[in-house]
Order: sequence, then C-alpha cells, then structure tokens
Amino acid sequence: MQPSRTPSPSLPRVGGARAKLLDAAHATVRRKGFTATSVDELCAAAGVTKGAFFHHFASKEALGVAAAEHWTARAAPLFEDPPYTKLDDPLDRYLGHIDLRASMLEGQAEDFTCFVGTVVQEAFATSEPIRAACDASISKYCETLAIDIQQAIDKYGTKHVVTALGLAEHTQTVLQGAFVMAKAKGDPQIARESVAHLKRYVLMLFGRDS
Amino acid sequence: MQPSRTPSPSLPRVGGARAKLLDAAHATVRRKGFTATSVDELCAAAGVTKGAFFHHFASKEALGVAAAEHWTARAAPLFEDPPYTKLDDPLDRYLGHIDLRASMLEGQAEDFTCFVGTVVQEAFATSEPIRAACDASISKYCETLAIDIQQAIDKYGTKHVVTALGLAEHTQTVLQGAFVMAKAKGDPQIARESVAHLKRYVLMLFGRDS
DNA sequence: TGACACATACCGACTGGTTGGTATGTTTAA
DNA sequence: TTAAACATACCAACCAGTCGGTATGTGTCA
Repeated sequence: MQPSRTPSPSLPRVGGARAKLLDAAHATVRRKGFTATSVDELCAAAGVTKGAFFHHFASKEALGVAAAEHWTARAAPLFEDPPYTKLDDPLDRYLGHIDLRASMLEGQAEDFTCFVGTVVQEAFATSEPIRAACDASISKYCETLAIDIQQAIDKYGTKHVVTALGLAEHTQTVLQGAFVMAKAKGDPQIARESVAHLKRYVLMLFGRDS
Repeated sequence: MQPSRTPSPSLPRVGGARAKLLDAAHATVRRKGFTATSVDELCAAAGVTKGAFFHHFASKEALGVAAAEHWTARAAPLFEDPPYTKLDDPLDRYLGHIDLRASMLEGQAEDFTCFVGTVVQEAFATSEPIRAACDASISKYCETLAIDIQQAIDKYGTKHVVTALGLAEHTQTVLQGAFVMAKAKGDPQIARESVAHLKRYVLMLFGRDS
C-alpha cells in the first residue's frame, strides 16, 4: 500500500454532507421514528439540500442502513474510554459497564435511547437490509460485552449455567426494554430501576451479593 | 328466550366497522409500524371504506388511542383464562405467567409482539394522547401482575429488598426488550433466552433455586 | 297501524399538501 | 480538465382528511 498525499481520498472534500446527514438521522429518527422522518426534514436538520442527500445515499432505505452502521461506530467509545475498562477484574468491568448504562438514563428519551432499536421495530418486516444492519449493530455490541463476561465466568464461575453471549444479550434486552418503558412513562426512572434489577441478577449469579 | 331481530340497540346495527378496524390496526401496525400504516391500507385490511373509518374515528391519532385501549382489553384473558391462575401459591402463579409469556414467543414477531410497545416507540414524542394511552395499557398490565407478586413477597420474602410493582415492571421491561431483540434477529429464540434469565432471577430472589 | 322525523352506519369521489425520488445544472478541489 | 460534491426545480404517487350522499333502523304520535 502506497502512502497517499491526499489526507483521505474517500472523505468529503467540500462540506461533509454525509456525516451531517447521519448525525441528523440519529437525532431526528430517535425522536420521531424512521418513517415519520422525511428526507426533506433530514436535509433541513443537517443543513444540506436534497441533491446532497441523493448524491450520498441511493434511497432513504440506504441512509437507514448507513446510519445503523454509523451507530455501531458511535458506540465503540463506550467500551474504550470509561475508566472502569482499565480495571483488572473482568466482573468489575462488566458491573462498571452496567453502572455506566444506568447513569446514561437521564433527561429526554430521544437523547439516551438506541437508534437501531428504534428503527428495527419499524422496519424489521418491511426492509431486510435495515433489519440486517440493526442486527449487526446489536450483535457487535453483545459480542464486545461478552468478552469481559466470559473472563468473569472463567474466573469466578456462576451459580447457574449461563453463556457469556447469552448474558450479554440479556443485558442488551433489558436496556432495549428499558428504553421502551421510559418512552411510555415519559420518565427514565423506571428504566434505571430495571437496570438495577439486572445488576442484582448479575451479582447473585456470580455470588457477589449478601 | 325470544330471538330478537335487533341484537342490541347500542351495538352496531350494520357491519361493525369499528371492531374490524381495531383488529386490523393491531395486526397491520405490529407488522409495519404506526406511521407506515396508511388509513387506506387499514380500511382495505378491515374490509371497510374510508367513510366508515372517519365516521368512527376523528383522526388516525384517535384510532391509535382507541387501539391502545382495545389492546388492554385483549390482554385481560392472559390473567384470567390460563390454568395456573387457579394455583394456591402466588409465586407459582407468577412463575406460571412467566412460562406462559415465554411459550408465546414463537412464530413471526408480528404475531407475538406488543402493539402498545411498538406504537409508543414511534409516537412518544409526537403524540401525547397516544403515549398516554400506551402508558395506561402497560401500567394496567404491571398493576395486575403485581398483585400475585405482592402476595408472593408477603408469603416468602425476598433475598433483597424489591417492590412488587417494581418487579412487575421489570418483567414487562424484559418482555418489551425481548420483542425488540426478536425483531432484530428475525428469530424469537433470543427472546425466550432472556425470559429464561428473568425466571432464574425471580427464582434466586425468592430462594427457590438450587 | 302507519307515516313522518331523526339518528346512526356507511359509502367513495375528491382535495390540498407531502412524499421519495429524478433530471439537470453549478461549484469546488485535485 | 475532470470528477466528485453539492444545489435547484420539478414530478408522479400517495397521504390524511372532507363532504355530499344513501341505506337502514328507532322513536313518536295520530
């Protein structure tokens, strides 16, 4: 591979309408849903024109797929930046992650809820590309989380037989459910309580309670 | 008993377009989402005309509210009909309910998922009447479930301090999350596994495990 | 008994606005 | 010069909602 003189040939040279549209999609779709968000509205929120939209995305569906993939990238810092990721004990890292997710459940639902979770609810039966992209994003999250959980199982064992991936997926399930409940109530308190139940389950499972 | 020509003065005299529209809404909206379901489509699915639709509902939003209320009524048999509801032990009744919900997670997601959970994700920020109606439906479910849980707590106590309503809400949270995950995966297996985790949590909490 | 007034249930063509998408031009940077 | 990155104007299809009308049942009173 030859070193290129241009900073990045694939990156936008003018304004970066693509990135602005993806960010606008994350914000607007989480508030109004995918179908209820029009292309015009998205363009207005991103400060670009329709021409720019269809230059970067073949269709609204293609934007949905790209936004789901972008969501995965946006979630990556969650596993890298927080201080608890440097802890020696894998169970502490897993519990630290649960605490972090609980602490994020504050303010307006549209700000802390999951883009792919929202979109897949609407599109799972009508757009296979979008469903697959959302599935990939969620699966990636679960697989990453399962690494620490597996190490915790190896180190401590569990009171009942569970798999690391299964427990990671259950963690994600509780979070997705918590988002739905917070939206219904108009208050994230109920979501925090469910995550507290989840943490209690993990503590009991690993025998760290009482 | 004399066969009356007119069944009931308060009941629809001709076709019953209202009931057919509500049933069609439950089916179609769970598959495509609320916004993506057009009024024309709903009328076609129900076999009625647009005139009938707007005779019974002031707006599409009003249908959403009515359908959420109808969903509550549809869920009532869940707490009355199953054989386990006749068990003496309240914890057995609660566990029986969890088993029932797990057994329902089969086939296509659009057939076992929750109407109000789907709708509230889309409408929580854009329609307060719909949000409130969905909240009422979910709250009713939790309050009903909490009755058995409270009796179980009174009878057995729990290893950690929890409230009956809080545990009922967590049960609902796991189910809502399980629906999202099943939609993403295109397979209800992952949903059943999360409900299994929930049941294990309840068993550990009440000291019924090992 | 019957006739008239009224209410409810339903029909379907129509409308003004919005939708996703296209066709074609202009600017920008290498 | 060239190609990508935008912008502008436009379109056919579709959308929620309206409206004048029909069919049918119900209450009232002579």
